[in-house]
Order: sequence, then structure tokens, then C-alpha cells
Amino acid sequence: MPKSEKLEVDQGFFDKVYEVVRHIPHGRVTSYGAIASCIGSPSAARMVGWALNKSHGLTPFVPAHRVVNRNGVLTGKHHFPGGETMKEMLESENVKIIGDQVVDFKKLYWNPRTEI
DNA sequence: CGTCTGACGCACG
DNA sequence: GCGTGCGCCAGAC
Repeated sequence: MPKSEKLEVDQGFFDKVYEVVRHIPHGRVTSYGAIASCIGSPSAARMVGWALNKSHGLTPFVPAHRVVNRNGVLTGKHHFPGGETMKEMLESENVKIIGDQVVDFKKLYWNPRTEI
């Protein structure tokens, strides 16, 4: 079994997370759990958030602001510089936010498993 | 090597 | 409908 072959499969949890997140269309959002499920670990939603934390300032740019929790709430906004950065970035993509809640989250929800 | 923590999700009461 | 507890996997100390 060549190592190169294994390398493609065993990139690691976070790399897969980045790959999925990068596929999120402009002006759309998805959830941690959906990503986790898409990469093969349905209950590893925490790891997704953890990976995204490390993704900050990474290249290519990973739109972590498009990833919210299952409720459509911007749980990770505190990890962005400033405090309202995540909200502002989403609003710049025509995504409306009320408080920390994404408006029409259900409509804007992008399912990586179905639409990837 | 053991323990705690973490941008979540779900089951249970 | 809301609060609490547990599990998930990986890394830091």
C-alpha cells in the first residue's frame, strides 16, 4: 500500500473540514454537525469548530463565518477579531442577522452532503 | 501517560 | 420549551 495513496485519504480531520467549508457558496451557511457528518464523524461537531479556530488566517481563505451551529446562531463570533466581524462578513454577503441568529437560516442552509 | 478543554449535538427529565 | 449531562476526537499541559 503506497504511502501516497494513504495520504489522500488520511489528510486529517481538519483538512477535510477546510475542504468542505471552502465549498460553501457565497451568501450561504451551514452547520458544524453537517460538516462533521459529511466527513464521516457525525458527532464530531466540536472538532469542526476546533479546526475552524485554527483556520483563522489560513490560506486559502476558509469562510468560517459561514459556519454556524444547528440553531443558526453565530456561536463562534467571539473568536473573530473585534467582536462583530462574523456578523459583518455575513451581512456583506447579503445574509441578515438578528442578534446572533441568522435570518431564514433554513433557506440559506447549505447541505454539504447533498450539494457538494 | 492522565486529565482538561473545546466555535457542538443529542438524549433525558 | 429549557436546563443538565454525556459523547465525540484531537491537542495542550
